[in-house]
Amino acid sequence: MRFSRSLIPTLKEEPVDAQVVSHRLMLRAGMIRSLGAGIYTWLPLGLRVLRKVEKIVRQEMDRAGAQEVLMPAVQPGELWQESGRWEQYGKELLRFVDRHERQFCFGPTHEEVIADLVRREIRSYRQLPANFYQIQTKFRDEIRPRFGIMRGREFLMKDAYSFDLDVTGLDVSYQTMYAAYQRIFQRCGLAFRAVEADTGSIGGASSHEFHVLAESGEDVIVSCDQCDYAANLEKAVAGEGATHDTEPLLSLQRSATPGQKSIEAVTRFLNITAQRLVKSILVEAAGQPLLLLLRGDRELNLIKAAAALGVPQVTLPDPERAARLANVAMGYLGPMNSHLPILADWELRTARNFACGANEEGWHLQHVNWERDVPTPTFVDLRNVEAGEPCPRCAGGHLLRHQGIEVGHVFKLGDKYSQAMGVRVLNDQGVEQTLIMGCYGIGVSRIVAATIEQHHDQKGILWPPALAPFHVEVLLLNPRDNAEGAAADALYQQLLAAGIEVLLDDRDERVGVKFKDADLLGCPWRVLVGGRSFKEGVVEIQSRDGTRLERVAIADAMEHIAGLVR
RNA sequence: CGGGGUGUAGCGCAGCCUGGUAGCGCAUCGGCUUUGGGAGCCGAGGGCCGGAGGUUCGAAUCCUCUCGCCCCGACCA
Repeated sequence: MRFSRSLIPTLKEEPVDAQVVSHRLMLRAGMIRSLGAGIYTWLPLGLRVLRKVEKIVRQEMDRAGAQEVLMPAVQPGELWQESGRWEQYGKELLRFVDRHERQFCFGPTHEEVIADLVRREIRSYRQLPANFYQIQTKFRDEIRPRFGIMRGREFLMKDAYSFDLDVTGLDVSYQTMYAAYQRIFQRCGLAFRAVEADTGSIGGASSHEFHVLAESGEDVIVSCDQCDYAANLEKAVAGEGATHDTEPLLSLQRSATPGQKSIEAVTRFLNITAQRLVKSILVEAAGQPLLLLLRGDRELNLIKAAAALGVPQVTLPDPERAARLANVAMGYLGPMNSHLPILADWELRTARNFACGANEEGWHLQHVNWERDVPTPTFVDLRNVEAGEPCPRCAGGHLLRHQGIEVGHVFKLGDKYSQAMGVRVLNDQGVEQTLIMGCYGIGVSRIVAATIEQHHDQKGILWPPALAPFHVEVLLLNPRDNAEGAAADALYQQLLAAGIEVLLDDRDERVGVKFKDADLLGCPWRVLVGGRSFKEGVVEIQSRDGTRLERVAIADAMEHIAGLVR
């Protein structure tokens, strides 16, 4: 491609609205332009990268035995009513009506459509197992789109759906996809981690997420420094920590704590550690208020709470509402003599002589003990794990926390959709049997952004070779010099003929501009044709990461570059 | 959806308080010079000041309403 004939609108200035590196660099490198909140046009350079990701994904899905299809982006509302998700999905589902007033939505995912296809077309167990995938534009009307391509509303996704006769078959399909995902992210040149994940609203038995490790990641993932345990923070659990259950029971004490409402204030005022103080958090689950108890220094995990209570969602009411439901000022909530149902974090089962709110404004209690003072509640895991806690799987391991960008997700769905939508085949006994589904997503466009988050420096992008828009960029230093121009052009043609993807910067610009833009675009190799080296009959070949710089005779340049690129 | 901010040339911004010819930098176009890390000089084009109402002799500026975008909190590839 010739730079002078291409739309690669690079920006010298930092885009003010872009908050993360990938968004800034994608705008500056002329890869994308915004059309509205969370929707983007992919310009030629960006599209080349997107296509490379697609190609890798497609190859590995095909290799894993999945069959490519392309389903409609626009889906009838009826299908969603059948699965029950028309009501469940909420505002994220973009809905509209056609001229006949029939309901439609723009697909955020395709379980219904594929289930409908399979129930019509697959009749026999002999056609199983089957796995269908597509690479398609999805739309999710995100509450707050941000970070450019990382969290757009419209995005490109690969979604695959497996169908098996039983859960044993599903296990095999799942493992096959899991392995394919590892290959995909490896081939993209990404540092990533597969983690155990919460199954969330889609429901189902088991689930793993694939995260690209990057500081700007919105997700927190936890892993063990010794074994291969890794999980999303929403799901991660810690091993047993130290307990203090040998302490003698002290007698209950009421302490005045006027105006002391926060954990920090109360611990300072009473001169106790936050581990000693039990905090009581009022939440609502399915419209019912209840108290959750946690050690003072821990973070509540609402997803775990929802899972423990068996409700879809647990919410934190605003302070006024909470005070009204609890019948006591915020800051003084406690389990003793509370009229509310109580659920306590697992860690508190060995707590002794702890402090907590007295359910009376201006008072806390100390040396509280289970059974004697408060009926022993149910203990379940309710909190986020912290870095440094013991690993739940191995002896001696400790947990680390990292930031990650979720780029893939594999799910064992079970029969949730196949049951609701009647996806059945005849088994070898001639009996109808409901199929077991798995679903597997990859954020294709998000991979592009995540790659940049992981591979950039002050000057611009450093593409992993597999995803680079071009293998090599040839810089023609003096386009008005006929000899240099001819040499650059000849090299460009040779490279093209050798099947090497090359961008020729033949613009009538000063060298400084070309260097800056080449840094920004981030092709792995850069070749300088012209200037002082040209007079010596050589071209300079530089790696974008600055680790290699070679001078090669012009006549040998093509062969040499081909060797580097392969 | 709640809270905060912001819409003026392709991009980044000033002007608004205190109403009176719409400006600056970059980019674009033409010319000359320059040419190994975002050039210099000369000249030129480009604006329904987000939109609609209102106040006023007169509105980018004041008032009301609206729409877009961005940022902070609950979801997801």
